[in-house]
Amino acid sequence: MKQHTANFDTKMKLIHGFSNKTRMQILECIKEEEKTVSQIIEETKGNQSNISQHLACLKGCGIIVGRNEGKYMYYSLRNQHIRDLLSMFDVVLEDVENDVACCDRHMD
Amino acid sequence: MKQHTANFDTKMKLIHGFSNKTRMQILECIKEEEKTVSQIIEETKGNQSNISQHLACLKGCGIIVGRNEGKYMYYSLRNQHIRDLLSMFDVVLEDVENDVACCDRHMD
DNA sequence: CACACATATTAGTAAATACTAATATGATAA
DNA sequence: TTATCATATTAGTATTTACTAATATGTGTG
Repeated sequence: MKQHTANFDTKMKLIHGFSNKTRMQILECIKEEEKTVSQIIEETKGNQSNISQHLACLKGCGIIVGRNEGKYMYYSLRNQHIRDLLSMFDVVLEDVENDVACCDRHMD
Repeated sequence: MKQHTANFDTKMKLIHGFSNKTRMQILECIKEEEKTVSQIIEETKGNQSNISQHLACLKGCGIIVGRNEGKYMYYSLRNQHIRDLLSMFDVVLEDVENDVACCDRHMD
């Protein structure tokens, strides 16, 4: 019952991986196929150092995996479950969308 | 093709809701049934102001809904999709778990 | 009405996270 | 073996986010 703690921290780490705009852009970029760091940088119009750090973060979170080939590093989603989770966000988004969009107003 | 942007921001807002330890504790606390703020504070051993702010955040993200009854506010998950998403985190966690747990070491 | 309770809001500060520029590493090719 | 390209790492700073204490609001009760 207190083994909960370790799992919980790992879960937070996992979720944290998804909670940044740049990281989500990277994930959407490699959702269908593996890409090299250069490709990711180009497609997301990101800064090399920044993208590299976010890739390290995503790898550390267990969301993506890297494959080395010569001087290139190919990154891809870890597995289908991750892909499913990404799709799930979109599903949940759909029924949340109308309400969330206007909730800055609700804040007052 | 550029309608993507608004959706994306909303998606980030949604995901952000899940990305904090206190907020996830709240969500697990009300996952099965609605609870009052006091109950949530007690069960999570949280600070009143802090919990209140996180509840506002979760509501703003479209993750939970509040129901007023007299002097009490009852909060619960917005719908089944949110519950599914929470379960999904656990599913993904399972196959990520072993690797992520030891990835502090991978960081070097 | 005055008081107690439940919750929300505000303001200030602390802590975590993201970003940038500079530099390092490691692989290939001339 | 030097030059170049791809990527990683580091250090410093900026930005965002979380937290706490104090105060406000709103509701029921004696």
